[in-house]
Parts: sequence; structure tokens; C-alpha cells
Amino acid sequence: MEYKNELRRFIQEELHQYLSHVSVDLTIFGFHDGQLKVLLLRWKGSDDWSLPGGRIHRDENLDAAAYRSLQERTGLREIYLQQFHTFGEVERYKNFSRQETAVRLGIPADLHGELFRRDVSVGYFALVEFAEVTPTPDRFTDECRWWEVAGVPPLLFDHNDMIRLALKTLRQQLSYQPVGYNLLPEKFTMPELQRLYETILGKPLDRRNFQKQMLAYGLLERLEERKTGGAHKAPFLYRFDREKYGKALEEGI
Amino acid sequence: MEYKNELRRFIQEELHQYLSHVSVDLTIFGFHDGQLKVLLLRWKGSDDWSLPGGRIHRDENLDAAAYRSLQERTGLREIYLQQFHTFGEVERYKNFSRQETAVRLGIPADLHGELFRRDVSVGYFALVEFAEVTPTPDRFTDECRWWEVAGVPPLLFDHNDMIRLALKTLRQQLSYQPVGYNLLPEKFTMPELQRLYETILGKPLDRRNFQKQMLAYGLLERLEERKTGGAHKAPFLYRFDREKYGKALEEGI
DNA sequence: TTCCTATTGTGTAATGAATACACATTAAGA
DNA sequence: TCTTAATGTGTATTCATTACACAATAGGAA
Repeated sequence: MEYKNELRRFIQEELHQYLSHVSVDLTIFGFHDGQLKVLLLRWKGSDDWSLPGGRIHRDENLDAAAYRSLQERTGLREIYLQQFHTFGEVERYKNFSRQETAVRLGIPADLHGELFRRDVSVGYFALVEFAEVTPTPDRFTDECRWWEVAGVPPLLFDHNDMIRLALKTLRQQLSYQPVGYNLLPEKFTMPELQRLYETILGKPLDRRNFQKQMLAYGLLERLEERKTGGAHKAPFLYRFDREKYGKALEEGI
Repeated sequence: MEYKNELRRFIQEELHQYLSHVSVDLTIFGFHDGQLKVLLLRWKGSDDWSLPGGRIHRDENLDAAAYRSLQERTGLREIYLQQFHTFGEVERYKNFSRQETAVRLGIPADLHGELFRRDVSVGYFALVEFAEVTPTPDRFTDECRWWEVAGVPPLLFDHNDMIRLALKTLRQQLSYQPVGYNLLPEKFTMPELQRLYETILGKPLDRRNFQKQMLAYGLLERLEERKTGGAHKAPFLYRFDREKYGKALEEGI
């Protein structure tokens, strides 16, 4: 009985003070023009940018909240999305202080307290095909567009850290998971795939060894077609074997 | 102005409904008797077990909450602790339903609604030295003790999943991070280290190749002493070079 | 005290993966 | 038609991983 009273007291008197806002934030990577890009939102009436994201609804799985956000911002479905870290520092204000952030977001002064209750954010990253995306702002933002990863400005909250960690995670995964299915068009050339890898890794790779390794994974199918229009020898087109690719994602390579 | 009103409406009317309970749950691994163990808690007046964990306080960093829990349950400080996944399914009840869980925990019926607001849990795992731990229950539990990982019973919530994923993460990390510093005593033998690796990986390793590889990492210092008392040839004692070990944890091996 | 046994200490050969590198081919443009 | 810059392909080298054998020794048995 003693215990039941303790439990009752805890639930009634203590539990509520631990309530937090939980949101998901998305680092959406795209690849275009030989550059790795990330999708950012500009807040209404300001020049401040942040990652897309949103609150998690009460009856919604965490992953579902991330998918919903992704779909709303890009129009895409069935995309590779992966949780990589949860950010729960008390002070998640890096480039701009809490006060400054509130002002920049145009939050009325009397609401600062409520808004800035403890906020925990679960970081996801996605790899999407640049050309398929229709960047769409949400109700708090004016603009949604791609930024080159290397040229991202100082963002609100700790979003620069998020992008950095997402990229680090992606780079590590490159060694034991395939990448490219959602980042490249259906049909692509070996040099295009190589440039994607080089961009993610941030270093040049040997053309011949790269091809050897990619083919050794057994996920690529070479088509009869070649890509014409370039100024030089026409490269073959490839596409991923979707089934094998999915399996490699699950089991590693 | 339109935007400010929208923002005000959102903060005042919508935001509160997204509030969640955020907790941390710990998978604390220990190594003893050639077996990998995990620390579990038994709830008061029941036979039900769960992982240790706790609420994150309003002014507390996420990592700090995990460290606090770890310290309270084990008495240890300065331990390797790592976030590995955040669990945010709406229904995190696996072996026992939500209703059943409430009954088993002895939660008064009128409080079920409040307690079972959306709960997001950030999973951490820790590697600790078995002999140094003083297992300590918390105020809701009667007993805190080690269980062999392979013999863990059906736990409350999704805690079996957590242990499974923690172990999977640990296994993967074994290939690019050193392990052992906090799981073994200060001085240990090569066979002891090997048994630790074999236990985590769940497969036998070649004794000679194992030694070669461990020494190649350059993190071990061989002492003059040997471990006597065993029935056979006395093995050398080793210890980790703490500085190099920490560096390898950061940068990988 | 001596012998036996299980375990430790060490090194080398074989295999496979990653890396370094060279030359022939070809589409577009001059 | 020729030039250019890129693509297609194969081989030698290096490095890491794996497979495997024999000498040394502490404790326990005889």
C-alpha cells in the first residue's frame, strides 16, 4: 500500500513536470550538379533557416512522424529514412541564443516560457532523388529550397550539428550499406555513381577500382543503352536490382 | 501579423497536446564467469522485470539523465555510455498489453490515462566492470540484479527489443571501436579479453589471430606480472593504455 | 619428485581484399 | 578527318585476414 501511494504521488505530482516537446528533424540529402545538397526552410518574415521537421502526434509512431514530414516537404513516398541520433541538450541554441531565437521566429514575448519548455528532437536523415522533389514550405515558413551542404549558413537551434552528424553517419554507412537508390535517377552511369560517392566521402576515388567494387556487390544491372549527349565516349547506363538492393540494405554488404 | 496569430494559436492551442513523457532506458552490460550479463529491476510486489531507466528532468541534458540513472543503479561514475536508438512506437507493449502492464505495475485505475500518455524512450547502453557494481533498486522496485543476456525473461514494455538492439549495436561497434576498458578489471589476461569478445560476438575466435590483432591496435600494455592460480601455464597480464584507448574510442580503429 | 595435461606464447604460409597503375576505345566538336 | 577528353577493361602489388603447428610451463596426479 505504501508503494501504491508512492506511485500515486509520483504520477499525480511529479510526472507532469517531466513532460517534454518531442519533435523530429530531418536532414534530407539530395544530389545534383555533382554536389550534395540538403533541404532547408526559411522562417516567415526572417532570413533564418532551419531543418524541416515537426511535432510528433500523440497517436503517431516516431518513424511515422518523420515520414509525414518528409512527404509534406518533398512530395515523396517510400523513401529511405533513418534515425541517427536524438538531441536532448537543455540548451540547443548554438548560433543564436534562446532569446534571440524567439525574437527571430516572431514568437510573442508572453509565450516564450511555454514554447521553450524542454525540447527533445529525434534526428532522421533521408536520401532522395533531387529531380523528383517539390520543395514545399510549411505553415511557419516562406521558402523551402536546396542548399549545398558545404555552404549551409548558420542555422537555428543545433541544426548545423545535426547535419554534421547525419553526414558523418552516412559516410560510415557507406562502407557496409549500399547508397544511391534514392539519390540517383532510375538509370545512371558509373561515373555518376562514383561522383555521388566522392561527394559524400569528400575525396576522390579510383575510377577502375570503384567500378570493380560496385559490380562486385552484385546490385547493379548494366543496360544495353548508353548515355549520349556528353562530349566524349558514351558511358553505359546501369540500374539497381531493387530486390537485391533492399536485401543489402537489411543485411549489409 | 497573420503569421504571428497563427503562431500564437499553435503555441496556445496545439502545442500542449504534443507533450510527451521522455525517459531514458539503460542496457547495462557486465561480464562475469564467461557470460555477458545485463542489469534488470524487479517491480515492487511483482515478478515483472524491466530495464533500469528514468525520466529526464526539465533542466537536465539527455546524456546527464542517463548517467544519473546509471550511477544510481550501479554506484559507478565515468563509465562508457552510449545512446543507440530512440523508441517511439505508440504501443510499446510487447509481452504484456498496456492494460496488463498497468495492473502488473500496480497503477491505480484512475491514473492509467495520465501515465500512459505518449512515452518516448531514448535507449543507452553501458559497459561496466561486474565486480565494481553494487546493484541498487530504485523507489519503484524491490530488486536489482544481473541476468545472463541469453536467459532474460519476457520484460515489461519493449525492453527485450532494446536489449536485442543494444547488443546488435555493440557487436557492430566491435569492429571499429575498442571494447573492454570498463568491462574488465584493471589488469587482465589475453584469454580473458578473448572470452569477452567471443561472448559479445557469440562465436569462437582463433587465439593466435586474436592476440595479433589486439596487439596491433596498440592499446595494450603487457605487464611483467603473470596471472597465477590457474591450473596451467601462467598467462601475462595486460592493461589498456588509457589515453590511447580514449583516442581510439573517438577516432575508431 | 616426476610425469602428465591443459593451456599459453609465438611464427609462418595461404588466401583474399584493397590499391596502384596502363592502354585501347569512342562520342562530340574543331 | 582529326583532336580531345572521357570511358572500358585487366594485371601486378600491397596489405589484411585467415589457417594452422610446435615449443614452453604451472598445477595436479601418480
